[in-house]
Amino acid sequence: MAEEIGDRAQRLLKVLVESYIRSGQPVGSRTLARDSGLDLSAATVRNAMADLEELGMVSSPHTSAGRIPTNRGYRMFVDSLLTVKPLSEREILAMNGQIGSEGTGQEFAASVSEYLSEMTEMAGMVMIPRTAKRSSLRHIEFMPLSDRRILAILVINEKDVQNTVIKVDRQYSTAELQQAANYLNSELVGQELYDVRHHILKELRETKDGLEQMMQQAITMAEQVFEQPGSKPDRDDFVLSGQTRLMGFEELSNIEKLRGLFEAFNEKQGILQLLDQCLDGDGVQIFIGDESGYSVLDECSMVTSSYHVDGEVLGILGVIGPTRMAYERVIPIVDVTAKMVSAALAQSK
Amino acid sequence: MAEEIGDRAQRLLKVLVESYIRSGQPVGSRTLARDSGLDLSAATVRNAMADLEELGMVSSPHTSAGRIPTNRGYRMFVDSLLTVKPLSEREILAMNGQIGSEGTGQEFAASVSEYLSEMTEMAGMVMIPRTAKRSSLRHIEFMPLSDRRILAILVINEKDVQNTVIKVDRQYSTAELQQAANYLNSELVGQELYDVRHHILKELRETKDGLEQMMQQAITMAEQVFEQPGSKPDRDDFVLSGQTRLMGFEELSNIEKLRGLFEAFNEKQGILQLLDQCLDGDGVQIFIGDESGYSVLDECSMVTSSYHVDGEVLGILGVIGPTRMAYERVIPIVDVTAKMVSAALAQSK
DNA sequence: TTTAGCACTCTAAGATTGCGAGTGCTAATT
DNA sequence: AATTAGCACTCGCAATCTTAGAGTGCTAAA
Repeated sequence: MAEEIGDRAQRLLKVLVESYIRSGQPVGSRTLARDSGLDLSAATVRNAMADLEELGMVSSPHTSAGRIPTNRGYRMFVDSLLTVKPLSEREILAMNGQIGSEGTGQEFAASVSEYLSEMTEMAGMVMIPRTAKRSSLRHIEFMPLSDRRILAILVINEKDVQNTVIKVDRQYSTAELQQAANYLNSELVGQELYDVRHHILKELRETKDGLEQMMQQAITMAEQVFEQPGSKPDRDDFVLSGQTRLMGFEELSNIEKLRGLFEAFNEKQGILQLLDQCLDGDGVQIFIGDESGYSVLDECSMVTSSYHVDGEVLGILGVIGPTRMAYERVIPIVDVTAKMVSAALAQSK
Repeated sequence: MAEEIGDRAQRLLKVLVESYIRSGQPVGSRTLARDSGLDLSAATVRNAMADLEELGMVSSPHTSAGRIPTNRGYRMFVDSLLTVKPLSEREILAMNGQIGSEGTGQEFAASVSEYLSEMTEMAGMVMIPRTAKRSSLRHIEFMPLSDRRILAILVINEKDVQNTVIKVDRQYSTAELQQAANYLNSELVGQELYDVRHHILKELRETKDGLEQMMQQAITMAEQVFEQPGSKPDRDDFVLSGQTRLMGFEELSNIEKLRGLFEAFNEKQGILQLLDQCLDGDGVQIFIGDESGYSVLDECSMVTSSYHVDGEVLGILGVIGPTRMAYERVIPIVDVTAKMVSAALAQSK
């Protein structure tokens, strides 16, 4: 199956994909022969195309149209044929202006996402996974609500706030809650959320024997607070911008497809799962078409990159657009943006 | 201009609109004559249609198609011709099950919005205007962030939390902020937000002469906190659900229109303004097509109603869908939902 | 291995046609 | 005076056909 692909065939595939990305039209043998710079006749090209078709790299919409790349063809293209063109000085400068580390993490993520969308004219996205280790707890506080519900407020990372409502077995007075919060603050402030969730609470519980009643209850509350958001990927840590730009693309002019896509955007779930997969790899990663196994993304590709500080992955950002996109431009944009974001975060640390 | 419309013409208009809403097809004179139950010939109907056309109530897409209602025709229909059909017992019961007053205000609004969307198969929306008087302050708290920024946390109404970041002239210690918060709490807790914003802070400031430095600064902070969200309608108090359902309608299969609509949904601004206008009127209100002067809503109508407790308007809810919608069904749904929500809120008060 | 040549296929875009639906007008009817 | 029947006419839609163009696959020659 994995037959070798000759240099010439690769060259042809490259030119074909480039041409198709530019024009959106199937590419015929004559055009290809002319544009390839290989001094071949159309007939030879035709033979080569027959081979590529057999390998599943290209296909023709019908007998007498040219060829278009298959997902597999795109894959080979981005993996080994693509020549990216780096951003110009000017563009990088412009980006520097746009991306300031103002406001809360949410706001920052939103501005980056919008930036990506604007630059690529597709949809931009930024994810801050809850598992990001780099968020340390700054303060915790409880407040009684009606009934047996308590509002827990976490301040994270000097910037972000997260509210969680938990339910408890009985009414607690403000004073009691104050006490509980004081205890937890003394134990937990300055710790990484990740550690709190996975180690510290357990340790506390194990040594609880020596503690007062109230402290034990404090631990129980804290467990609720920290467990809850971990179970379901919370929606607030994902920002998507410029979805409507996707409506402009011909390959998505099919209302049914579009609807599926937008429903997926609303759910977020599925897309988040995909992005989770990107957390491991580093550098720019690309999903082409339904490689993801996620059928609504049929005609779409995602280009993503993680961003990090001190070697720790903090999140994923990227864009989503039609499979037929200008990869050689989109890839550096995503790449550089990720680096800029990393730098901005490192600085504001 | 305002010629009288005879009883018969009204009847015909009514049947025409009903028929068009059902079928989506222009209605011809023969059909109309048959369905009207008026024992008229097609020719007579034709004359009547010519009159209605002159009055701007109907129009024909082309010479030899039937007539379709204009926006003005729809307007007359919903204003004086419509016979609503009340919901069945069963449907009301089902609604009761669906609408619980669980969770925060946000969550509640979201569930209502989704309910509306499901019932009508269009998009549902719920708005909680910031000016709602019925929200009383339960607690205020300050927390230092980096730089000179302070996080203010408001707990409102036993249920909702709102975070605001304010900027101050210098660094404050936790103890100082504690003090400021204590003071503000003693003065403000239990008051209505509306009053705080419009009266109380002013009064405090006027009597400030006798106060310590710190208290004065506390007031300044509070002013920032309470003013900020009032200036721009905050986005968090508006929930829209089921937008994608709108993609199913033929009249919105035009990608351009759809895109405009979804962009409007993302901005929210424009729609919020529209909804603001509904705050005054009571009962069910209807915007037809571009009556709103908002061109992206060209082919859409909004059906809204306010909900209230103790005679105070708390917010607006409603649906948005194609102008050609089943008003006789949608109107009671929106109406009853608003009443149920009012009841649920009154109860959980 | 490459190329020229050729028959063949398929689509997209126009042109042509007929049908059905519905109109407006006029003259007859009530 | 209002209503109706009758009729010529208009228009859109769908079906059918045609044509031009693009591109292919195959074969045989270079």
